[in-house]
Formats: sequence, structure tokens, C-alpha cells
Amino acid sequence: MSTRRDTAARRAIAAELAEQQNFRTAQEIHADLKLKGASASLATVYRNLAAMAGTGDIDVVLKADGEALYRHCSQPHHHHLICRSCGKTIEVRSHHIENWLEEQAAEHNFYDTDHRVEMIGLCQICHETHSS
Amino acid sequence: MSTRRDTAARRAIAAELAEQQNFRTAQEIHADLKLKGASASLATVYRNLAAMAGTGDIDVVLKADGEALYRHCSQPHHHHLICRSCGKTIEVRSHHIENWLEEQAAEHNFYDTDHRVEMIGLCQICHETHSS
DNA sequence: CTATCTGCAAAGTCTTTGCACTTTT
DNA sequence: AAAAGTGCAAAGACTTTGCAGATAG
Repeated sequence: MSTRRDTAARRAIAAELAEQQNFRTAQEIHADLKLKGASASLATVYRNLAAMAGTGDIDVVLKADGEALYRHCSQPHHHHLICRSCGKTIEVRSHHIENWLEEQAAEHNFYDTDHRVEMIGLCQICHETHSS
Repeated sequence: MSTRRDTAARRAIAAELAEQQNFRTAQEIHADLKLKGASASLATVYRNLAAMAGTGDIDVVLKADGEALYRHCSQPHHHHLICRSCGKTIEVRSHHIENWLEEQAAEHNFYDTDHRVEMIGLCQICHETHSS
């Protein structure tokens, strides 16, 4: 699982990730593949996602309950604004933030730093729905 | 478990959290309590931590593998710089960041937002150790 | 043909829950 | 006593792993 052969399962998983814009759980990806006929076992989905995440091919974040969310690695460096109800994600970016983060790391003598900024809330639509 | 009675278990858990500065897992807290004689069942530890986190009495973050880390609620709002090797945590804070985050949320019409900023890297000590 | 990958099912972790019993109030 | 908390063990959810069979190179 360290190397990366071009298998049907891996292709299907990669395709599924490429097709969807939002973060998905391994379970969802597995279910979607099954629906589309291009099934792969849950174990295989996990193994491939882990491999892809390991090589940096895909992004991973953790939901509030600890479940992992995967998404195909995108664009330049950025962060997320996530709706806690519908899961909609908006990418945000700012040089200010990046700079500040790097300054902090340097100031405290940290090396090989990486960071993650996540904001969760209710998007307008869900907010309106909930308050009805 | 919604209200908060003054029980031995809750006191022991709160004391344990107050005593330690770093983030601990529920399992660790449970083990430590057992060692100190002031044991409480794992289920009780979880129930109390959940209750305390719910009322905002303690902070919760998720480890990379999804396990929850708890820590007695500290100071004002802040974020963390964590050593990926030894786990040392440094708290960082900045009005700039907070403001920027709020602006972003507002700009995208998000409500009831919360956010988390985490930086991980190697602290100086671990960096030196690793490169030997 | 050999190294890998996949499926399946069993096993592991962390966490939650049902229920009878105990402690608070 | 009534209400809330606790322990224990069973149950859940997500993820990992062992192993035989299938597949890529």
C-alpha cells in the first residue's frame, strides 16, 4: 500500500473525489461508489484514502465527532468555512493569516510547521431553515 | 447529566484537569484517576467531560486520529502551536486573527460561527534531536 | 511470475448507552 | 424519597488488519 499501482479501485476513488467539490467521509465515498456500480470495499476505500492522504494527494480534516473528511487536494493554500448543518464549504485565503502564522512559528522556534484554520457555522440557508 | 451536582467523580475529574496544563485524552484522565485512587469509571469520565465541554468549562480539540483531547478552559480565546513530536503546546493569540475570521464569516453570511486555528511543527528541542 | 492490491470478516479504538444501584439534595 | 449520577457491560461507529484469492507490471 506504499507504492501506488493503477488499480480499478484507486481510479474509482480518485474519480469520485475529483467529481465532488465538498469534503466526504470514507463511508460516503464507499456508498457512492457502490451506487455507481464502481464499488470498492470499505477497507479498500480506507486504504486508498490513507495512501493518498499520506502522499498529499488529498486533503483531510476531522469532523467535530472525529470522523475523517477527505477531499481532493485543491488549488493554492487556503482554509475553510464550513456549514455545520449542510456541510457546504467555502474556501478562504489571506496573506495576512499566512504571514501571521509563520511569524508565530518562527517566534517560538518551531520548524517544519504546517497549520490549519477552520471556521464552522451555519450558512445563510441553513440559518433561515433552522429559525423557522 | 444536564445540571451539575457536586459529586466525587466530577470533583476528581475537575481536579485532575486543573492540575495538568496539557491536553489529555479521556482515557488518560481515567487512568490517572485510577492511579491516584480517586477512580471514576471510564463512562463517568466521558459523561463528565462531555457535560463540562458542553457548558464551556473545558476546551476540546481533536487529535489527528480523531481522539478527543480535553483541557481545563483557560484564559481568553486563543489558539495552539503544537509540537508533532513531543506534544508540547504553546498558546497564541491575536486580535488580528480573530477579527479577520469574524469578517470572513460575516462576509459569507455565516451565523453562529466558531473557529479553530492549529499549527503543528517541531519544537526546537525535537528538531535538534531529530536532525542528529 | 511476483509483488501488490482487494474483499471479507474479525478485531480494535474510542465513545455512548441501558439499566440497576448509589449518592445528592 | 425523588432526582441525578455512577458502574458495568453491552452496543455503536469508524477504522484497521489478517489472510486467501485476484490483479498489475
